[in-house]
Amino acid sequence: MRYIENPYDCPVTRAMSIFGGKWKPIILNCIGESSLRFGKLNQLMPAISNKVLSNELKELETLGLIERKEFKERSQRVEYTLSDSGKSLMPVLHEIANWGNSNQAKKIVTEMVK
Amino acid sequence: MRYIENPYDCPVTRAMSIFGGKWKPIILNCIGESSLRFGKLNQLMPAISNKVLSNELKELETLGLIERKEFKERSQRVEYTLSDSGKSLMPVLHEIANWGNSNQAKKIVTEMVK
DNA sequence: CGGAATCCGCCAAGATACTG
DNA sequence: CAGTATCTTGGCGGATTCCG
Repeated sequence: MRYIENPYDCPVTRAMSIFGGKWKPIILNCIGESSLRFGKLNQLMPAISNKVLSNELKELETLGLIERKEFKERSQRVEYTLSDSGKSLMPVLHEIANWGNSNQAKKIVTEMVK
Repeated sequence: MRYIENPYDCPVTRAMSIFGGKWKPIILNCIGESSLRFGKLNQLMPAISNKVLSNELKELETLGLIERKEFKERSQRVEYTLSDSGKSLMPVLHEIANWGNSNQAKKIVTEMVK
């Protein structure tokens, strides 16, 4: 290993630069196998502003991790699902969520919050 | 699910707030099963400034994910290893690195860089 | 309903220089 | 060698308002 020349030679850097950040993993995990509307996502997730959610969704779409489907009805309706690329992330997200549910993680967080 | 009241009720939020961020996963993955000195870490990792590396290591130690051992010799020597908590993260890190090595990830990154 | 457009504060992160 | 000490800055993220 020697990633100095190009940071992206590091697999973890590569992965985290794609789905890392404060909101992306949460969004991806929330969508999961289902198909969610903008408003529904907003409800399911920890507090996130419209703008940020909107931006993140756009980025995720550009990255090819999610797909946006717009239904032309009287009241505008949009649904987000994981693309195949996005689905390939599910094992990773599960592993993360799984660890997040461990007592280890819970204990550390309660210490952090103090 | 409804994490609005308390964000930390979301397992992914919990996990990422612990080992997420730009550098923490990379550092943890670099250390892995081995025992690394400060300078060695600096070499192995993508370019990171002294200050940031120092800060991150301190935080990781506070979180209880790594252990710092100082050897009193003529030239000062410090080694960092994963604690048991830190080791419990290895499957997660492996999954992340693994995905980072996938063609999916590599392709996305090359698109991003453009 | 699902955003877009502004405006803005703040702090993570970097550059650089220095030290026990 | 393994860090501090300072100073500086980009851009992430939030609040609010407006729109088709």
